[in-house]
This record gives sequence, C-alpha cells and structure tokens, in this order.
Amino acid sequence: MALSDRKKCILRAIVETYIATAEPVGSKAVSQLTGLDVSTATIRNEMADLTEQGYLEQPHTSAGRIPSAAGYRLYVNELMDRQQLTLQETQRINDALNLKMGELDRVIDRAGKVLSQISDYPVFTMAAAKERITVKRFDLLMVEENAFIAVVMTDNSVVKNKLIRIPDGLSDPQLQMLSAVLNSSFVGLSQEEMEETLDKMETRTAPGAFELIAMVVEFAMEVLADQGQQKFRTAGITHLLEHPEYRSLDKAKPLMTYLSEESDVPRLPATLDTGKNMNILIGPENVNDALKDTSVVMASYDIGDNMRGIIGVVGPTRMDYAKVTARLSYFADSLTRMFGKELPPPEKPEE
Amino acid sequence: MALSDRKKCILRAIVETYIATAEPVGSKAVSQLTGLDVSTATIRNEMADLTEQGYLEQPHTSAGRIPSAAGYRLYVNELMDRQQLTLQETQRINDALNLKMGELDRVIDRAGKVLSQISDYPVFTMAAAKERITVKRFDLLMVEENAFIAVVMTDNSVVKNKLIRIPDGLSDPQLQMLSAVLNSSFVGLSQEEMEETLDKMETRTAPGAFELIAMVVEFAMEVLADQGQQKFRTAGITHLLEHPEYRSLDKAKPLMTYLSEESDVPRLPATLDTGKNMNILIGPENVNDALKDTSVVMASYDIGDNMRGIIGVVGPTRMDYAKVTARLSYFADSLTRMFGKELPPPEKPEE
DNA sequence: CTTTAGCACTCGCGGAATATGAGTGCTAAA
DNA sequence: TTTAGCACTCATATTCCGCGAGTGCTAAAG
Repeated sequence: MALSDRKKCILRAIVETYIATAEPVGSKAVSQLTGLDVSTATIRNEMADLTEQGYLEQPHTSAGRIPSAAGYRLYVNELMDRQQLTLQETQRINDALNLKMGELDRVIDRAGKVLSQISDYPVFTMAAAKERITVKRFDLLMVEENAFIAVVMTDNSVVKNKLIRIPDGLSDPQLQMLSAVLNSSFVGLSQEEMEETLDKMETRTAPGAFELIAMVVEFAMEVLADQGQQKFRTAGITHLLEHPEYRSLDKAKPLMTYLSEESDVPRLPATLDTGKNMNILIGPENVNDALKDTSVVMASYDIGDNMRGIIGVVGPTRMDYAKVTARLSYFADSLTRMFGKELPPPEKPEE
Repeated sequence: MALSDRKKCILRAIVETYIATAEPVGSKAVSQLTGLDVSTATIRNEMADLTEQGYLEQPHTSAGRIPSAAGYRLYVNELMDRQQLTLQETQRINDALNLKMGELDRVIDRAGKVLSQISDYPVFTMAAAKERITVKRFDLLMVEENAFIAVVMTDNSVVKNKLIRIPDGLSDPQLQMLSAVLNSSFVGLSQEEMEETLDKMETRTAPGAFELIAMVVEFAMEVLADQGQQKFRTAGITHLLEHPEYRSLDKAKPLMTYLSEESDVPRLPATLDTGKNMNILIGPENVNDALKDTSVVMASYDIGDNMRGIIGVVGPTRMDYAKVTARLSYFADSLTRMFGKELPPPEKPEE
C-alpha cells in the first residue's frame, strides 16, 4: 500500500496548501504548485486514487480535495520536513523561560503564553508527579506568640509554607519539640500514610500537642495532594477565533469552554505514547468528544527527577504541523534543560 | 427633567425586556408588560418623548426601542430593585470561598471562577497593595551543605520562600550571621530602599558574604515587586459567546483578547470611585476602547489591612444589572469578611 | 498501459429581486 | 390628553438565478 513518489508529492502539496489557505485544493492548483510536468487530468486521476485510498476527501462533488485524518497522519509521519526556528524566535523563547522568580507554576504559565504567541494556537500545560511524593523535611518558625510559619519541603524540592495561628501561646522549646516529632514521624510518608500515622498518634498524644501536629500535617497533606494533582492550564484560547474553522460560534464555543475550564480532573492526554516525547493526535484520533475536529500536538518534559510536564498545542486538524512541531520540540527541550539543572538553556545564539 | 411615573414605568419595562430578549422593544410589548391601561398609541408618544430625552434609541426607523447608555444609567440608579440570592447560591459562594489552602491567589482565582459561573458573564479580578509593603522578617533554613531556604515574610502577612543553591558550603553559624544581617538591615525597607542599602553595603562587606546577602535580598525584592503589582486575572471569558451581541466574531475577538491577556499593566479601573465600593460603568463610560460597547460592574474589598482587591463582571451593556449587582455585592462582602479575619463568612444559611 | 485533451455535468456561492411584517409617526376624532 | 386608523419605512428572510471552479468520463495519442 506504499504510495508512488508522485502521489506523495501531490498529497503533500494538497496538505500544505490546504493548511495555508483553508480551502479545498483543485487539480489545477496542484499542478502549478508541485512543478510536476503532467497535465491536470493526470493529477485528477491520481487524486481520485488518493481519495479512494482514504487520504483525501471532497466536501462536495464539485470542489477540490481536502486531506482526511489519514492524509494528515501520513503527512506528519513521512512527508513533513522539519522547520528551522529563526534566531528571534529562539531568543524570545529563551528570554521568556529565563524568569527570575523560579516558581514552577509561574514558569510553566509563562511558557504556555509564549508558545501560544509564537505558534498562533492555544496552548495547554499540565504537570504532575511521576511517582508518589513525600515530605523531605519540616521547619517551624515562630513569628509572634500566637502564630508560627510551617515550612514544608517535598522530595521534589518544592517548598511551601503556611502561617498557622494558634489560640494559646507557644514557647520556643515547645516548637522545637513539635518540629522534632514532625521530622521523625512524618518524613518520607505519602499522603495516605500520613493520614494513618496521624490517626494512630491521636490516642497516645496529649490533645493540645496533637492538635498542633495535626494542623501542620494537614497542611503537608494538602501540599502533597496539590503536587500530585494534574494542573491543567491554558493560554491564548482566543487564537482559536483566528482560524476559519471556528468562525461559527457553534464550533468555537464547545472547544473554548472545554479548554478554559481549568478543571482539575486529568483530561487530554489519556493517550500519551510514553515512549516518544512528542505526540500528535489528529482529529478523530482524540478520544475526547470536544476535540474530535481538532488536532493536538504535545510534548512532555522532565521537571527535576520526580515530575513530568506536558505542554501542547491545540488547533484545527488543518494545523501547521511543521511549524508547531518545530517550536514545540524546542520548547520542551528548553524546559527539560531548565528544570534539570538550574542553568539557562545552552547554545544561546549569538546576536 | 424629572420623569413622570408612567415614563419611568415604560423605561423600566423596556430595559428589562431588552435585557432579557436582546431585541428592540415595541410599543405593543410595552403595553402588555407594564399592565398600564393605555393604548399603544399613548405609549408610542411616551416612547417618542423618552427617545428625545436621550433615554432610548432606535436602531432604525421601523423597529422598537432599545435603551441608551443614559437609559441604563437611570435604570441602575433609580429603577432597578435589589435582587435576592437564593439559598443555593449563597451556599455555593460560601463553599467556594471556604478553601483549605489559604493561598491568596488561589482563593481569588476560585472566587472569580465561581462568580463567573453564577452570573454567566466573564469576571476579572485584581489585587494590589494600598501602600508600600516591606519585609517583616527573614528566616534561613539549611537544607544540605550547598543549599538553604530563604523565607521572607512581608508586613501584609504573605510568606514566600525560595530554595537558594550555593556553590561553596555554609556552616550553621555563618547562616545565623547572615540571617542577623538581613534582619537588622533590610527589615522595614521598601523595594527601592533595599536596592540602595544593598549598594551601600557592597563596598564594605566581604565579597563572599555579600553575594549571599544579595541573593536573598534580590529574592525579597522580587516578592515585594510581585506583591505590589496589580495582578489581573480573568475567568469564564467564554461566557461572552453566549450573548448575541458577541455572536459576530469581529465583536467578540477584541474583547476576549483584551480580557485574556493577563498582562501586568494596571488596566480597567482607572476610574474606580473610591468612595463607593460598588461601581457600574456603562458602555461609553468606559475609558478603554475595547470596552466601549460593554459594561463593567465591579466591587472592591479589603485583603487584610494593606491590600485591596477588585472583582468585576464584564458583559454587554444589556447586562442583567440587577442579578449581577446582587451577586457581586454578596461576593465582595464575603471576601472582605474572609480576609479580614481568618474566619469563614458568617451567617451561613441553614439548609 | 499511461497520459492528455475535450466536454458535459455538478453544485456551492453570491447577488438581485421580492415578500413579509413589526413597528412607527401622523392625523383626526373622542 | 388619549385613542383609533392608516400609510409608510425598512431590516430580515426567502427565493431565484447565473457564474464558475472543479470534477469524472471518454476517446484519442504517446
């Protein structure tokens, strides 16, 4: 079922001009674009073949052809050639990622925003722990007599804190004590294990002390829960409106709503090929109904050792795959590099 | 220029049915809705008067009337009656605000989302410090030989931390020393003052120690900058698409883009009447071009003593002001109460 | 067997023409 | 001051028609 070179050439021309124009491509246009030295009739024959084989579709009897999902698939797998980023673009990406305040969420957010801007499509991001996370250490800092700060550091190097108010005062030694208990009993435990340990502890600890322990541990559990959760965020959803396929609101609304509901349920990438680190899902290949007519290009990257992030681009099936994949893979690489070591991405282009 | 009761009644009927239907209201409809015992001809006369006085407009000669900006203004000022929230709604709001993890940003985000859901309009939120913020105290926690956590607490009780890596090891006494310097020299300073102090310090401090100080102080300055900044966030922008005035993408796109660009420049509320805590801006009353055809209803609330938040609803001039104001004011009150004391909002309705 | 020219046919799209009807303003009578 | 009557306006929906891009088929040519 291998296609002749000529067929491939024709298919490629059709995909690319359809990506550019969003309008069905006719035999005449193909003949001009390919530079193939054959007449339009020949091309029509080939196109009829391609249609029969399922790579092309006709919207109606008398119009040009548009690529089918299979057509796009063949294109991205074999026909598409890798695009090169311009210097400005790499510069821009590097600048964007080179944020001062190294808060994870913020960097990811920013990354999404920039990718959306340079690709002209909406972008989503997710991040989640690969395995269970545990608390690495607790620190307690006295602030006033009736409040202290609990600092929790997890084994993926995230540090969170919370101001905890206490009705009765607390002496410094008491705080030391509390800290010792926490560090000896709750380090290295998962969220569930913490819950259990806390339960067991309740009966054989003085109520006053237990209450304090519980407050800190509950905070720690929230931190772990929060870290383990898939955080789904989007950027640039309005880019959708720039593409003719979403000019009618009936098409645009469901997708936009889907994307902008930053619900916490894990969503999109039920189907992420874990082997590859770049995935393309074309139209009907998406499981989710809201995405049936759209394509998703996504890449995963590592955040330190224990977390994995996903960043993806959403667009019509007629998406500029070459452009998007080039930008996306650069992004994913930069992010991995950035989170792997605390260094700015290397090979910063000169000038 | 006071309007007769009958005129007011007619105006009110027109505003409300136009809000409900989004279509020009004719004399016949008014006659039925008001229950006024006069003929349509009389109403036509009155409507002609109201048009002349600038409260109504005709899209074209032979169509019903729609309210002008002045008409809406009169309506919200005098004619509109306060709507009551249902028990479910108050419940929902309370639940939403009663979050565990008390991170400011997150609570505000959540609030925006819920308000958007119950009002069916996009919502924006902002928060900024009223006056200058300073650091209240520094804490440093050793993690390993080559890293420590800097904890910065500001005078508006925000606590942030950062993991700082250091090339050469650091002993515990050295850390104590560092902490002492920070707490004695940088507490109570604004961002600019910190910068100055740091500059002065550079010449008369050992380079190694200075570098460490600088790293922590820079982090503190970022925290202050971040706190002082207006953080503009939106939720539920897709609700716009539900309203017929934004059915054409030409209308919807600019506004949506405007709203979804969470740029950090202070934006919307250049015109916030500081006296009142609830503001309504109708169509052309908005300074910003992107908002010329939309109305903004916003309320401000206090976050602790030193910060002020703004939460607002954006919609077409034909917005359901009664509904929105009721929900918004409840929200603003709840938020103030919530941030004022560390208590859940009172008067939680029973079942 | 492949390619090409020729040709009739299909069908979506855009513009003009037309019909519709809600709503108005005016006038004259109550 | 209110009301009934009426001619008039004009945005919207509907229909109709012609255009033209593009197709598939056939038959001849390479």
